[in-house]
This record gives sequence, structure tokens and C-alpha cells, in this order.
Amino acid sequence: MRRKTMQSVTIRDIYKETNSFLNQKVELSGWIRTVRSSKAFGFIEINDGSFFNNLQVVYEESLPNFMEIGKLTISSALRIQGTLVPSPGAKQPFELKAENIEILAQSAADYPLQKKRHTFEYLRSIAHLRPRTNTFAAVFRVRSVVAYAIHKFFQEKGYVYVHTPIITGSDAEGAGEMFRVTALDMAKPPQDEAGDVDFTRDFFGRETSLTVSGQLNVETYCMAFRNVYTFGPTFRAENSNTARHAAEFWMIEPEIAFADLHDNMNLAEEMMKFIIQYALDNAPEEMAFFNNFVDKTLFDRLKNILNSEFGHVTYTEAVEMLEKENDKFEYPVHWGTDLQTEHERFLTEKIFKKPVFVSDYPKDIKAFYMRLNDDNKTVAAMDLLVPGVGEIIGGSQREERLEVLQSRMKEFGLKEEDYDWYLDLRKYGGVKHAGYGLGFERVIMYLTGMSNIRDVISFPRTANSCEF
RNA sequence: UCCUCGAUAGCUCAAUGGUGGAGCAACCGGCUGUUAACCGGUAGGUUGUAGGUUCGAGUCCUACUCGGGGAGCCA
Repeated sequence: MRRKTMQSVTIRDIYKETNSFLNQKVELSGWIRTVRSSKAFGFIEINDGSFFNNLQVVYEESLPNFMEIGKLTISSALRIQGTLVPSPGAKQPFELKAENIEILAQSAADYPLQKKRHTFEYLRSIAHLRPRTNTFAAVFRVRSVVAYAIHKFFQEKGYVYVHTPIITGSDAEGAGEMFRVTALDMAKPPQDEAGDVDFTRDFFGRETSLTVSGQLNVETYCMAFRNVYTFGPTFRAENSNTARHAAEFWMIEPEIAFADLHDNMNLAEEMMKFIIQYALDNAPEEMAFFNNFVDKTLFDRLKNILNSEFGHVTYTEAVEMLEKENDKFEYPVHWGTDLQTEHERFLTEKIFKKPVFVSDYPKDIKAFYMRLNDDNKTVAAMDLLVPGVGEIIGGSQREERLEVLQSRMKEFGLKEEDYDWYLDLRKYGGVKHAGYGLGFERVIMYLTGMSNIRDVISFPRTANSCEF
């Protein structure tokens, strides 16, 4: 085929630059999504992975392999040469009239995906094939687009992307149960004189784990680069069995210097709006699909957020608001304990009806590194609650005063020698700084309306489940 | 980890304690521009696993495994 008359294109090219391909000869390769065959002609819906929408291919009995094509099963791969023409059918603006169809690969008859709807539970059991479905194609393209949006947002502000370690020697980053990392023979681990496992003979000469947060590490780079962020995998060995928790998930953790809790919340709001707008602009077909088939209120919800200021309420104010509604709750609210899921949902879904920051929590229910407020009772912590998902961001201004941090560590029973490098940050020009953690999967859930975290991670790892 | 619901054909689901079915998919055939195409036919089952009750269990009981929903923990 000569280049002049036959150019190899993607379905994305055809949809994005239709005019330059209409009534032209083109060549493309892809996988069959459906075949509808008649006696003398047939239709193939083909998808080449480049674009959410399929392309309809029309083929007629003049093709030498006409009979063979009609018997192909879903997911067989084809290379097609033909002319892109306006379609008489109502459901697509154009179609490819095939002049030659080469069968690149036949799919076996027991291909488990069908043309009809499958349950998400079933598709999870074939996680290696589910990206070939509309829903998961949309989820994972949006995930990719949003990951890029996050880098774009921070990079354009001059933030430095820091790769914090996956393996950590800190045994108390304070964010949850950890997975142990070891090279010891678990059947016969070396023991010390007390009969305990002797980790000094392990690979690193000490106990090590998978990270539960890059925060403490990234704070060190914050004191060098001013504004930094991490974006990487995080591991929690919590036995959580919910639709919002995974043992392996991705987290974004910005950390900003010369900044307080309000700067932190402003950054979080600006970031959320940026990535929502970016997803709507750069994956419009996928987002429309979610709005039509997954959550009919999605567009209204997202546009409402883009056009409104996020709510702000202190923990103390929130407790006062919720106490008036105590008859509605299974667990009544009172000052001093953390808000229950039902309280958080009521705040964001019923009272504010939009994302809301809750700030200044009691010091006893938050981490040691959060900055103590002047009331000596609360810390400069903030959670961002969003309708439908709940907590999506948790952050704080960090305690920059060495003596206060030391006394807080004492209250938490933490040994200073385990955190000497962290304390050094306060000794050597430590300034006020703040940051937050954003659960990447929870953002994707929020942006797509998908309701289970297992359906926004390619191969989910959860308690009792590590397939593929 | 706790509460709760569930597991039947490849998929989605039926079946009063008494002979396990349907739609879709697969396969065979038909077909008028179809679009979750349509029409006819064929094949497909150790009812999640292990016990128990009963003349008889997909159905009732117990345990376990896996999955859904909710809670705790959190991002």
C-alpha cells in the first residue's frame, strides 16, 4: 500500500480529526467488540485501545474471507483497510467501509467477556481482561489522565517531585499497621539470647517495613526545596474490609514550607478543582460515560464543586452542629472523640452539600507531629470530606517548635533516638510548614462515581486477596 | 475484626423438602443497513467445600471458604 492513498491511523485520530480522513482510504488495527453478520454483509464494532469509542466497520460478501469474518468471536484482532464514509445509521457519524480485512489473531470461543453487562464482582475475578470493557477502559484512562494532572499541577507551581523510599526503617510512622520486609528464613529465623527473632542478622541489620506514608521523609526535602510532593505506592496491613480501603494504594503528599494550615487547605482546594477540570477537559468521552451509566449526578456534582468555595468548619463547630442532630445517629457525637463515618457524611452531604474542610481536631486523637494550637487542646489538623466518598484528604500544619515536638513525642511514648533526623529538621532552620495526604484511588472514585476501590486499581490488593 | 446478606450452566438469574429451568454467551443453520441486531436448532450441571437432619436436601441445621452491603481503622 502506498502511503499517499492508505495511511495507518488510530480510532482516536479518526474521531479527533474526522475531516482529514473522511472519504479517504485508511488502515487500522484493533480488536473486535461485537460482530453482527447477515447473509451478504455484516458490521464489526472495533476498538484499537486509542479511544473510548468504537468504530463501526462494514464488510460485504465481496471480501474473499467474508464467511470467516462472520464467525469471529469477540476480541479477535484485525487489520482493516478501507474508506471512511459518512454513516447512514443514526448511532455513529461515520463508519469504515472495508476493502480488505486481515485476521491477525483469533480469540478462543470461551472468551469470558460478553456483549452484555457483567457485574463488577465477576469482572474483578478476571482482572486481566476487564480493561477491555467500557467501564474499566474508562476508569483506567481517567486514572492515567488524573495522574498526569497531579504532576502538571504541582510541576507548574515549581514543586519538586521527591521519590521517598518504599522500604522504611521507621517502625512508627503513625499511620497504621505495617507489612514487614525481611530476607530471613521464616521457618527458621535466627534468634537472640532472649529467644526473639534477631533482626540484626536480617538484610538491613534491623527491622524494616513497607512504607505507610512518605510524609516524614518528604518533610526533609521540604526544608531544602520549599515546596515538594510525593506520589507513589503506600502499604497498610490493616484488616480493613470496606469498599474504600486497600492494602496497596497510591498517595499524593505535598509538603509546603513557610506555610500554615490555611495555605494547606487553599492548596488542597485548588488542586482538587484543577484535577476535576483536567479530567473533564481531557477525558470527555470517559467522563460522559460515567455520568450516563455509573452515576447520573456526576456532572452536576463535579460542576457544583468547580463553581463553589469548599466549606470550612472547625472540629468544635462541627460537633456543635452535629449534636443538634444526635437523634439521627447510631452513635451520638461528643467533643473529644473522632467523628464517625455517619457524622462525616452528614456534614458533607446534608449540612454543606459540598466538600468541606474540618480543622483543629483534639490533640489526643491525632498524630504527634501535628502543630499544637494555642488553646493547648487542639492541633492544626484538617480533613477534607466529600459527598459520597467521605474522607479524601488528611493533613496538618507540622509542629516546627523543637521543645513542643519533643514533649508531644513523650506523650505518645515515642523514643527521640528513633526520630533524631526528624528532630534535626527543627534544630537546623526549621520553619512552619504543612502538608497533606491524598488517597489517589479515592480521587478516582470521586471523579468517576465508581463505588469500590477494587475497581479503580488495576490489580487490587486487599485483606485475603492478592490475585494476579 | 464485628454485624448482615449471599454462593445453582461460561455470565445473569429462577426452582412449595419430592424428576434442577430460562435469557444471554458458545456451537450449527437462516436472515431484508445492523448497532446489547434478529429468527430457528444443538450442547452445556458432583447446586462453593466438608459434615449432619430426613424415606427423600439446591431448599433445613453446623462449620469453613469466597463475595456483596454496613461498622471500626484510615487515605
